[in-house]
Amino acid sequence: MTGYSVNDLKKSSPKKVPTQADVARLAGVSQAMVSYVLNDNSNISVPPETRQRILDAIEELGYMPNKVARSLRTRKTKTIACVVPDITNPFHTVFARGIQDVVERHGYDLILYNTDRIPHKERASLRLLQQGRVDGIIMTALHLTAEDFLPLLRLNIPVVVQGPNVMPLQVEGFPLDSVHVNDVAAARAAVSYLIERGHRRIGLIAGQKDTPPRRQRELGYWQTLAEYGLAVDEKLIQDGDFREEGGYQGMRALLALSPRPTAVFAASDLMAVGALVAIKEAGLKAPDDVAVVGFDDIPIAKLISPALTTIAQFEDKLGQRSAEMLFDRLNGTAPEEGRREEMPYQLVVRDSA
Amino acid sequence: MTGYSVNDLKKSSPKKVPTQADVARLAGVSQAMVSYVLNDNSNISVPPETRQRILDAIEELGYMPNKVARSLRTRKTKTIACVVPDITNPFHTVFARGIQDVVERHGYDLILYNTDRIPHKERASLRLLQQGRVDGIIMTALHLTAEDFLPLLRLNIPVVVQGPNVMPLQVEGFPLDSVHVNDVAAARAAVSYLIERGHRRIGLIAGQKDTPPRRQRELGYWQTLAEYGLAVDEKLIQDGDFREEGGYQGMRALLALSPRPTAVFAASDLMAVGALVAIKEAGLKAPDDVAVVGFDDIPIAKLISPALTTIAQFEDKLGQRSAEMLFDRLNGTAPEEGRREEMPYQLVVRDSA
DNA sequence: ATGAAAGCGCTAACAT
DNA sequence: ATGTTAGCGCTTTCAT
Repeated sequence: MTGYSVNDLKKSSPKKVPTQADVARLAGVSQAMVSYVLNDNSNISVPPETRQRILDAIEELGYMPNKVARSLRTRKTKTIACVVPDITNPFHTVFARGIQDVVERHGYDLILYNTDRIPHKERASLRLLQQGRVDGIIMTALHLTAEDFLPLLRLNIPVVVQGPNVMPLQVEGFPLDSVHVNDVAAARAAVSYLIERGHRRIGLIAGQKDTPPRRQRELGYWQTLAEYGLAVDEKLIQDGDFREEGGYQGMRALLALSPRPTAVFAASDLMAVGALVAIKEAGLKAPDDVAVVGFDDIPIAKLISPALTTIAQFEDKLGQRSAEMLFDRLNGTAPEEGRREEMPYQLVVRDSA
Repeated sequence: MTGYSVNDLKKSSPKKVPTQADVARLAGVSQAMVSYVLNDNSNISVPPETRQRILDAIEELGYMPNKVARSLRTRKTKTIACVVPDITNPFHTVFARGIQDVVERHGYDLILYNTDRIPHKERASLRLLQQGRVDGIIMTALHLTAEDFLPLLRLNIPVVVQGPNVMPLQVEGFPLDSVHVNDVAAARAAVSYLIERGHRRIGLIAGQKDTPPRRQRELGYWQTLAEYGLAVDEKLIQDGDFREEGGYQGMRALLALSPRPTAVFAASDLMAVGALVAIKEAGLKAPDDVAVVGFDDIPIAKLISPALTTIAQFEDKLGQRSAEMLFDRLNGTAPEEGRREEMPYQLVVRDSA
């Protein structure tokens, strides 16, 4: 790291990147020695004096080991991939942030992929990750089934899935781990709460069609209404995209009904936020005119007004736990069969319902 | 991709990953041929019949090229790194999303690093990226100077920096590109607006100390007050961390003053949101008791209540443009000297001021 | 049109 | 204690 300067840069034609061989030459040792001190190989004892010569040479040349070459040789990349549907959704970034904590602690790198909730991008990301660039994968998949993961697992690349597994992701003896909260139960908690508060006409803004969280949370909605002997009016069920816009549109549609619902369960906080905007825009008030319960408890939930009553998922914990499960597999300390861990949720009552 | 099944997985011991050599053997050709068809090498014409045999073999084995080996050989990774201070801040994720758009269009992968705004993590990420794993870097740096980027640039790894460069990031002849908005001018627009609306006692929630955006925005604040002949009361200047919590604490401190400010400029929307919470908690109303202007125009800015008056930065455009500048360099179509592009900002007036 | 062979930078088994 | 050597899987001359 000595004496870099701008002039340095200007003159020097594209500098050759120093390699281990260069270091070895300068230090007057064999290339293997350099590798030994670099990796603190405990089988080999390098005398302190030689070691220092090598370290000096490394310093002088500004040598950095080439990770690509190292990975090719060791067949380990020390890198984990996290694949999420939407990097601009706080739920997913907080999840990723939780993963980062434990990945860093293990000395691994984390790389992030974004699939935009698009089926072919989900598949494409998996194909990419088959190319030997990561040691393991943590994925929030919306459109995949067990078969999609088989190629990876055959290559011994462990995968942890985040989310409800209504699709046959887990099969007997399938070494695929997952973390999830019980979406059905969580949705029931949300809807029960509304019913207990006296609401009888409850809308649902359900989230993107044909995705597991959507299905599970809608199922919870149906179950709860049935349980309380309430009829389901399908007009009260709106799609959505899990994002603000979907919640806004869904709420507008619900408000156009007559009679309109007195309460709404939105299957994500982002949609709940959009719904609150629509309510305000219509000159109405939450929770007085329409009560709203969300899902996720993202950071802004407590900050908006009215503060959002919602189902907390503890996404940072979800991320941490999924990473731990992944490292269990990488370290060979996981049971052969896939584990399916259920994580806690919690109804957080604030002001919107 | 034929006939994967769970049983398949269970029996088969850790399957050997098929290589080009395996494909070649099965197709009865030399390994080079496989590489030719894989890369559509135009100098070489492979007869359709041979080509098909190879494709069949690839299919049958489920062969995927090993990206690590390919990178080692070609010295290209087809991967771009984006380094951001805080992956849970919408400003940065929308920025990253903009980058992803153009990176994908170029057939590259994007990997994301998170530095938590910590100096040593910023430096560490750069060191990581010196290890030959990416072809280029787009970074939002809070604590780095030109010297930090020299090793990368010497290795011919192009870097685009996002943000105001009060630090000597750009030097004559230094091939480092950057995009930024004029933070000083933007801050002046925000503060002028408040003054024009009659405010005379204006607080500043300034953001993390010793960072360029903080300094620039604070400078704009000072300049504007001076311009209007208003004295600066340093007690009206609060630090913050660019996050909700910092804005909340900053606002509480400001509200404890007497007389308290009638308006506040928060150097990020996240802090503005926190400030609004503090205002509400104190039983006050924005904008009547305290007006608030934010900075960034993140997606929730328009959704909270009161909707946030703020400075829009168009972070998706920032991301796209920085990626384009990077590819200019990768394609050799960039001027030798670093470009320093200023992007537009805009005062967006909503309800909070 | 196809094949043989070198080598990208590194690690690890083996030899000295 | 240190050196020699053989690849990891791929692309790319250069021969044939």
